[in-house]
Amino acid sequence: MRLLIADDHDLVRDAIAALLRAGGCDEVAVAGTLPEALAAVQAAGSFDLVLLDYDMPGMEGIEGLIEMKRTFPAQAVAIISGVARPSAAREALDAGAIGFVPKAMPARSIIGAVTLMASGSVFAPFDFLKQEEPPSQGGLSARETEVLRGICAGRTNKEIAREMDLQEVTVKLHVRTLTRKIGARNRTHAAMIARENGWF
Amino acid sequence: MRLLIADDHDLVRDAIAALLRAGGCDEVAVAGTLPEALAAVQAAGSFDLVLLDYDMPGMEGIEGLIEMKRTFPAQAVAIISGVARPSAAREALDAGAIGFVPKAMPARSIIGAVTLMASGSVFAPFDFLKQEEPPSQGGLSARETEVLRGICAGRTNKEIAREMDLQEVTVKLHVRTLTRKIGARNRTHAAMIARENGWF
DNA sequence: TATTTACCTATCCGAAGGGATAGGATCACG
DNA sequence: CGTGATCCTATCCCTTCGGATAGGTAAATA
Repeated sequence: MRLLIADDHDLVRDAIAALLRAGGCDEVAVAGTLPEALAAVQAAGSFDLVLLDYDMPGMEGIEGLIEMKRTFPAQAVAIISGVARPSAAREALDAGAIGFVPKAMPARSIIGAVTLMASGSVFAPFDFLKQEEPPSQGGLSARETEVLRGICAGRTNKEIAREMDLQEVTVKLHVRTLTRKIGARNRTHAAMIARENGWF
Repeated sequence: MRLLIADDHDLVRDAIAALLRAGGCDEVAVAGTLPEALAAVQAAGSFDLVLLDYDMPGMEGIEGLIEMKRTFPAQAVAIISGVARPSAAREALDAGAIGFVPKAMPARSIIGAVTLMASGSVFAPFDFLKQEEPPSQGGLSARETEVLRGICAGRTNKEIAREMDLQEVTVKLHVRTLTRKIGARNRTHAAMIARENGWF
């Protein structure tokens, strides 16, 4: 079995690579960035499986996966991550990933997961995916979440209103209610809270 | 050599543990949280070295290290981290850590680093420590940095002025210049930029 | 000494944020 | 069918922010 594992932390990457080699993977190549990973696939022709870290130079979340699937549509690619939320996993699978491996997964499961994905089956821990998002965002409604996303991008109420096709007053209402809900003092504080909890 | 490695990501933790075992460590215990690590030290009496992840339930940055050193003053404790900045490493060493291991370190260096620390020598990669903070904050002055810290806490200009013993107008001046310097559209954007770069 | 840099204060202004209150529309659920 | 939740709009009001402009001090430096 021929693998490529890409993670920007040398220690973590090489440790997992060693674990896979010990588990019976014939060839485990490594990369530290998305461009390196792309070059490695180009050079090798293809791998049985490519593991991409969700937080790595060049990835920008799910964008890196999309880029790799666009460049090498037939390549089996999985995402590995320590911080991503269930929604990110679902997005990755929707974008064509063959699997999603949380770093919190037991080490003894990795060999099985990798073998499964290399053979063409989709792998994703059920108990991870079934975690719902709502509780993680303090019970914000869909609109409020959208507005909060705009706040985090540093946009003004007027700009948010334009892009959501709403009146500015409506945005202000959402801002007021959402800051109350999450216990923020103002929009800046709300943005920081959203950040700290990794909502976006 | 008897080690304890604590990291909340099972996969990473066990992979590194396997790497260390392969490197000749007789006994490598593991823990997934700070309380677990404390309990493990309590149960074992002591280890030649304890590796604590900087981002782990119960750690709160450097606080977890301080707690362990307070509970077991004689225990050699090192910090391992994937995201921490040089200043955090210096703080850790000041707080009594026997070393600081960035996860970006080459895997082949870990055995040597661990052996070194277990034998009582302080270990910290020189090229990591020597990275200076100033350039990371876009050339902000001391006052501007203080104001930015206040913004990130969600405080208003008036509140920042009070706690810094300044006039509100002065704070506004600093806000204006610092947002320009870091290329932010407004205070909220500035706070997000500071967060993304891990300035606080 | 002159210049630069960081720092502090002031006034004035328009734009944006934050809050109260009130009302209407839609949809799901009991 | 009523009730509640969510969402949208509206009008007033006051606070805060962001910016322009115009000063001043102190310390380091050329």
